Amino acid sequence: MTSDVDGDTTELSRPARRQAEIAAYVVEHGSVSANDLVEAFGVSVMTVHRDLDELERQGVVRKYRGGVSAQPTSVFESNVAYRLNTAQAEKAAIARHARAMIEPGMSVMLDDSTSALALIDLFEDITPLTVATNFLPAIGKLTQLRDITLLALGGIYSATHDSFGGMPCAEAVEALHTDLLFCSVSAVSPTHAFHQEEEIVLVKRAMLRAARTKVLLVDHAKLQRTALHRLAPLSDFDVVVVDEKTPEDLIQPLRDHGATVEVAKL
Amino acid sequence: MTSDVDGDTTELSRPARRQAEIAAYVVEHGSVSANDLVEAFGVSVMTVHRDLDELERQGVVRKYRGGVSAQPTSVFESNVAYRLNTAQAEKAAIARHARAMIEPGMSVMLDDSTSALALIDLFEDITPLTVATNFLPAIGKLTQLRDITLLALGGIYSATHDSFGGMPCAEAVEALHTDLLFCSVSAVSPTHAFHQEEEIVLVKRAMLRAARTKVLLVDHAKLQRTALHRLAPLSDFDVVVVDEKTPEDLIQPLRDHGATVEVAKL
DNA sequence: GCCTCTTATCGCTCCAGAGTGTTATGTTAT
DNA sequence: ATAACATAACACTCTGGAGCGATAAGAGGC
Repeated sequence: MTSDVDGDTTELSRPARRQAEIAAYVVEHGSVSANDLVEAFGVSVMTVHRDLDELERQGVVRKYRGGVSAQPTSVFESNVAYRLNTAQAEKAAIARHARAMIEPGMSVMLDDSTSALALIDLFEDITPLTVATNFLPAIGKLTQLRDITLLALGGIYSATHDSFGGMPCAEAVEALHTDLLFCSVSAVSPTHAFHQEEEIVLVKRAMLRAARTKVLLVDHAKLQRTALHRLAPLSDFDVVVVDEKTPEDLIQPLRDHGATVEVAKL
Repeated sequence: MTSDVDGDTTELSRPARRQAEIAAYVVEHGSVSANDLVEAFGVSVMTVHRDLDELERQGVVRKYRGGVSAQPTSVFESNVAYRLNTAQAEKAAIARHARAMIEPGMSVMLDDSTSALALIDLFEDITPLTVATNFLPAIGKLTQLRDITLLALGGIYSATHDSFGGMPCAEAVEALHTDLLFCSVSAVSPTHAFHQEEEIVLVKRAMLRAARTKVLLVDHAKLQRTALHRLAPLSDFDVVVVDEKTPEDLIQPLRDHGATVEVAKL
């Protein structure tokens, strides 16, 4: 991620992709030297260092003389560049499905998820719209659209997520009440939604309190994963949207526990 | 302004400059047709329309079938693209002067002024720093810097200013207290600072309450102008920084009324 | 219905800036 | 001191996308 604010939903620039790969490599090996990476990726030392600087800025690795070491895995998984790589087609399908829930004139809240980004690309024809978000790439996109009232949710900037968070953000959220909330999480069990990071959970919880209809966007990869912090029971969401590739035997348990699950057609 | 978030402090792209010129042209003539502009600027109809769309998005003109009409002058004067054109060298000098007031570790608040943008370019060597701002181009720049804690002040997005405002923003400001505030206004009399727009005044007033040391950045053009709303007496500011091109006989009255005026060397 | 104005779509040009390597200089361990 | 590592500075390439116009399709006035 070279942090383009009106970022492209789908494709990653070459260096960004390499940085994501390097991050994965470092996470896997725990700790490697710059020269290792030079060999593994076939680029110059200088470029490796530049990539590592960027990854360090994002909090994914820690540099020390002679190499780098990985930070807790949770950080890596939260990394925007990494997430952008994942399940793009599915996210687009989920976005199309979610779009149908929005009517002109509504107020919509979006969290700092790549699924939300995909959704914004479909806003053009549902105007006017009021949109609140704490996600910088989303803000960048929304400023370019007409007939959208953009309500930016400020807060402390996190380079890892490319979004704003912390108490200031939670307070900004609490001052609102929107018709809709679209949000995503890093893991979903049959009964609950989970996320790795405490502060993110704080903001998302605030968002859940601040919307009338709450929609959880889940691509199938999320269903087989787990994460540290329990965000909320699935019953807190009015709808859970999953993609078509989700195995039926993963969907049924959610329904058994009372969740309203909708499947987005590709 | 094609709204680049990590916008260049100094230079304007060709279309952005032309758009600013078209805006001026429209403001002067009150109301013109697309074809008039085709002749006046030597570009195709299509391009004229695209420019006008952008200007309308920014709230500077109103399109109707057959032409465009100007909006209140205040909007034009607030227009970011227009402001970026003005007094670039002076702003750089003022920024260098302001920079000397900042020590590593401080917390700094910046308003949505182009002077603030110039200041950010000098932050690299004064880290660590906590910076709060509601100005989107500033936010874009700051996210790229290391060792800066960025506190984005959210609110309702204004395409004219490319910044966030309104009550949500004022509330976000009120939750803070910073060591320093650098801000600018559109006009300065010997006794007071002025601004054209009510809502902007609201946010700036909140900022004034939320900082210990308040610095007003003024290039000399501001001293010969007036604006509708009285923002605050100059005595509310701890320092007023003006550029070297400011005539002495404009500075003296400020001092006579008790302001601490410092002159930035080019 | 006709004419005028507006918008959509496509393709062309062109250039700023991303991306990278090389070489030179700085820094830190031992 | 010296070798290994890190950064700074510079120069080169190359592409992605901004910017613009021509043409065609669409919308609105009269």
